[in-house]
Amino acid sequence: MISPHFVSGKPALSPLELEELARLQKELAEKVVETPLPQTPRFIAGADMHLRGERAVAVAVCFELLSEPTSDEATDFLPLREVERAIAEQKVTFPYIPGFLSFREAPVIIEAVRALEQTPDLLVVDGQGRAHPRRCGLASHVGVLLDLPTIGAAKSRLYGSYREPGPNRGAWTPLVAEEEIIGAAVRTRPSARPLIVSVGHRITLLEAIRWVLRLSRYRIPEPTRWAHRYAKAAAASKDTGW
DNA sequence: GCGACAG
DNA sequence: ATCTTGTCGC
Repeated sequence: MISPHFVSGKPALSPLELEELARLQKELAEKVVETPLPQTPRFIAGADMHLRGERAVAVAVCFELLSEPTSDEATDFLPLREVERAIAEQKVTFPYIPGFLSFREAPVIIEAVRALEQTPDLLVVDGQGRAHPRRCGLASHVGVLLDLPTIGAAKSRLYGSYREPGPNRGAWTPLVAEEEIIGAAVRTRPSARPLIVSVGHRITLLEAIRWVLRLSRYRIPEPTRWAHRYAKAAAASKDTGW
């Protein structure tokens, strides 16, 4: 006899359970603080998770900024030096449900970031921050629980609408939902799809946009680009160390 | 009822 | 995201 909550071996969530989780997201969203960074960040980290069957491997990579922005508005790429890497591994149980990604990815990602010896001044996460139906995407979820300045830099849009930004690097347009600017579509690389940038926690949208540009040589910002590469490699290899 | 839908 | 090679376009 198959329980209605188990379809093809995968646990499904009841509408009531999802409502409860949605309430939790709204509570977390109220804790998101949108204020300027206290100072130019020196240590900047990126975190990402990779799946290998049931195994979830998350990597946090911390970089040191080798030069500071020449001005507040400057968006040129700034050189970075990798200083540390941390890994975490967990068994994933929560299914992927659009709008509820954080319940699947946040636990391992948080564990990886906590494993860093050097606490970063800024964290970049591959996913939405406030650009979410309840203003609590993965980056905000992680940012609030870790209480770190965090940016959400997603490869595609989950919620809201935007006009296509101009073709040049640095061009951006606001992402709007419910009469509110919840993020921005940012051209990090000429003629490449824009990145969806939003406030995760303890940063302003304008700062988030500028930092994403300063951290991007290619379409994906270096911190998450490397976190993704390392997580993929770690998930592929048998053991946890490297 | 019909799409849309982070990773 | 994952299962997967080479290939076309900027």
